[in-house]
Amino acid sequence: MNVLNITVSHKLYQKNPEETDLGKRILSKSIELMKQMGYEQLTFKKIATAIESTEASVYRYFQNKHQLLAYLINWYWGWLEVKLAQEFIILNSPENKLKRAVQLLVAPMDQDARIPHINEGTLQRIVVAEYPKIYLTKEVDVENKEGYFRGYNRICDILSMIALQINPKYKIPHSLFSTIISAAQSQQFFVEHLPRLSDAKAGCEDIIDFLTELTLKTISNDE
Amino acid sequence: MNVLNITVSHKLYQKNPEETDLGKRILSKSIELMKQMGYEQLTFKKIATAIESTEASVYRYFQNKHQLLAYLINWYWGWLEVKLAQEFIILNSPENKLKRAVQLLVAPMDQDARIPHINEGTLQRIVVAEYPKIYLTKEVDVENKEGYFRGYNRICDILSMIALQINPKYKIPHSLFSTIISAAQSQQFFVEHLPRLSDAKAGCEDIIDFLTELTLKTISNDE
DNA sequence: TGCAAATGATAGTATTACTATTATATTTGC
DNA sequence: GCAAATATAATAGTAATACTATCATTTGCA
Repeated sequence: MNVLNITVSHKLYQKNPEETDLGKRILSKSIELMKQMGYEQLTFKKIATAIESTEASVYRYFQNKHQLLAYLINWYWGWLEVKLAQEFIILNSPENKLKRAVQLLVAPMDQDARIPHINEGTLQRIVVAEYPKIYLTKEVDVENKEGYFRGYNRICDILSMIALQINPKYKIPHSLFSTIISAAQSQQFFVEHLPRLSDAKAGCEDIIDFLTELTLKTISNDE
Repeated sequence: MNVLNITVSHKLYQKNPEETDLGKRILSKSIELMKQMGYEQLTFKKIATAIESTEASVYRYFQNKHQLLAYLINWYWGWLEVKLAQEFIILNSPENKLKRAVQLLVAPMDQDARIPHINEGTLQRIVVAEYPKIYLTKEVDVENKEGYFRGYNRICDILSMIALQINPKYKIPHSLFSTIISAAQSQQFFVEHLPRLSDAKAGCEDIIDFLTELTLKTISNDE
């Protein structure tokens, strides 16, 4: 059983890109180009040219660039959820689960050979550099109803449940983990681009230690 | 001595908007319109029309919309720094200073009558909804050198110094406060738009309590 | 009065973000 | 193996955006 399929809400595409060869090429090249040039500079025209197809064909899969970004980011969270589930098979204590979750959020991702059209490592870099752009819009409330942020919500829920096993009295796990997950992204960005906003050295270890300590200290029920 | 002037890096404008009447009207109306329609929908044409001027005139003050946003956000941080300095006159313990800083970050802002062309409350809402957009770009490294993010850096530095008074051994105050400041913004957004990412109720009290506890618990040197 | 600076008025361009139409492959059912 | 449906390519076109350029007019001020 080698095939694994990350499913995202059908509101996140016009036509499912996972179902066709062209769709997969769009995904693959979008990831590559968005990493290279950033969200703002990317256009459907550039994607189309790069895969030797046409703008109109790309529009058949995604309504616009915003929907494409939302698709990719949700795919990332869906994939992270799968990874977490795999890891948790052999992890028994909630502390270890949270530690491993933080590592997965921050450490560079390996490519999964079963999904050749998605470069998970590159996708992770895109999430770091672009993720708030999917919700910081005037359409956030409508798109929330359509499931644009379900992936993020689910990861936040999962980690919250684990935290409650450590301390059932901790009242605000969702606030905590939305903060931790956001920080996992932004700290990676700060280390690379705005180093005065961080004390971490290059490499992910310092960030992992910071976030792990922040998490465990906050949910501990001492005092 | 009623006049107070928030100074931002001259790289953040073409021509200083604080020095002319037209410049102030641009600032005032930009804030109003950006709050209303959001960064993406705002154009210089709309600003120009609203103040009964022309697109070309707006371009004389700001190179583009991105620079305008960077100006406004830096103005906000500069103004927050002034507020902090004022408050710290009568606050003596570092704990109280940090608590008050968190309150200022999250609680709705009053309009300062000495600066009629800037609505600080509205500006604060803009920062909540738009702030990562100034650094999540491909130009971040160049713009960082030009001082686009100095306001944020300075607040982060100030809070870090205070934290070190509480616990001189705390090793990563910049990482902590860039996280806390980012969380102050994003939690406000989540409560309003993505409530599954938060446990806080409407109103700022829950967020303030969450951030205050997160801060103090993290820098305490127990264990 | 006269000069410089600021602003207004107008025009124009390249790019973007689409939409529409028609032609040509390709797959699928029968 | 053929018709029908579907997917894609090719092309064109539009409205809006993000500027740049030019020149006329107003305003402050020496």
